[in-house]
Amino acid sequence: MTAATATPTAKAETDPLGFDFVLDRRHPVADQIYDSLKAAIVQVKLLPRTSISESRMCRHFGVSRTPVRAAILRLSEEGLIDVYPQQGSYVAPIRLADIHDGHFIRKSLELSILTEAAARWTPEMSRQARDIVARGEAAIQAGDVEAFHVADEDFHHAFTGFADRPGVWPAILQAKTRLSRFIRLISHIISNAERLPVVIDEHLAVLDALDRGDAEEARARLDYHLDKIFKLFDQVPDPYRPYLTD
Amino acid sequence: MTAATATPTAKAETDPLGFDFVLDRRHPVADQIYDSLKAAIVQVKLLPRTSISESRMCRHFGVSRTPVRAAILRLSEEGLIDVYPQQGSYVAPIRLADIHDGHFIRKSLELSILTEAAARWTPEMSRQARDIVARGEAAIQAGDVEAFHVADEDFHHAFTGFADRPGVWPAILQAKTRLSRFIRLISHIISNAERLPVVIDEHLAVLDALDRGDAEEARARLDYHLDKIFKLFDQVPDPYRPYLTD
DNA sequence: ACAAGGACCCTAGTATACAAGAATATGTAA
DNA sequence: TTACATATTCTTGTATACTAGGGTCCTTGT
Repeated sequence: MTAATATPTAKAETDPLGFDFVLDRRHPVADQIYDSLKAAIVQVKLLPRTSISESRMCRHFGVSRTPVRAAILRLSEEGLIDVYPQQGSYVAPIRLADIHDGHFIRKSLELSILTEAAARWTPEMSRQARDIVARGEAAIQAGDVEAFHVADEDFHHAFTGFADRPGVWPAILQAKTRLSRFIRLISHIISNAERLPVVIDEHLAVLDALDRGDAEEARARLDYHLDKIFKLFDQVPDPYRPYLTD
Repeated sequence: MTAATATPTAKAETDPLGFDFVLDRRHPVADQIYDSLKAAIVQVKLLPRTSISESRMCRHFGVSRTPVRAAILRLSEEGLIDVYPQQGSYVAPIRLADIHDGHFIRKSLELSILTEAAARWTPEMSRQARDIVARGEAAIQAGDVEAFHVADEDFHHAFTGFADRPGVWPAILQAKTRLSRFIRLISHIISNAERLPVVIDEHLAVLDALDRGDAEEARARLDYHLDKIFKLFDQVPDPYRPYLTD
């Protein structure tokens, strides 16, 4: 995300916000702060309703308010931060309506993409997709949850390439981001050991159907896979309900 | 868009940019500039590849660079403005890839919405939709192209309400914005007298199918209606080609 | 004439200072 | 103790100054 390989000119002080960062003044600072904040929010390292004071962020990152404001502005448009003028900015609560809408959008787009991908499916595509699934399995074995999420995203991303619609991915990603925080929150709470391998199986089921040339079955499998998110609702313990809202 | 009814505290000087504005200092200036610029770009009053110098915009709007930058930042994320650091910012060209992607996204989402709306279709919905179509017809009679576009957008907007998915509309709108500039450019060139009434007929065809309870026919009608944009490609005269790109 | 170098002006990115509204704390009077 | 008025201190919004890089054009040297 941030340019970890570059020479850092500023380093985190003690970290009261729960996420670290490395600034590289050779690249636009606003972008790096945006990436850093977004990652922290999506991974629920910054909890919903957490105050995001511009001045505190300045001290935290060691920069002026200008790039911090630019980052917050971008995040507020994505619905990840709520800005109340003259009052404060806060990490947006995880809205159930957002989850429903994001799910609807994602499902509609991914199913459309899948249909086009199925129409031009090749063994090479199958090989690439299975490689990605294998990476996800390896991540589970290694206990690297973050790597698993990356592989999961890559899997869904790959189909936009297969369908020759790369420009559609950003729209899917935007919808998915709304769901991601909820999934990450669950991951913080519930054992991944039982949930993650199921994801792998469902991914493989889609690929198997595609390899058999059964597009309709593939659609049904993906539909089932995506709908599973709603089963997670029941698993949110009461202490975490305050992070959610209608 | 801007608060036209409020007491203006700043007014346009001579207008070299081709669009006017009224600033109301009681509301956030950045938002007003964003609205003003976006409207000018979408309506192709600001032509693609037009230079958007921050300092010129400052003088134009009579404000400092800060709110202008905020507006440009937002527009750059929507793909309406391209920012080249240390070089300049320009109204983005109308990219063919954007049109294809925007069309794909819009079609997928609107068809999904239509399916859900059809499942809960009521005479009241039909009445509301036909009222909107009537507004579009009246706009054509009055020669008010802008009012027609508003009614057209309202028509498509209404279905997200019928499907009880209001949160999906912003996503559709975002995809539609990419197409809008192309359609507006066409509107500047080609006679609307023959094209606009066809739109009305196609809208009514969708409603007729829904009233008959034929959801599949309604989907086919909407699909046909949305695909029509590609027929406009052939109608772009050569002198306007420079505004388009791959 | 032509090429290399430099001064200058343009651009966007960043830092800092100021303004205005909202919440809270505090002090005072009943 | 309670109610109200006020002052302080937060917050974000805006204005201005400064930095650094890119482009142009003019000058200068060959």
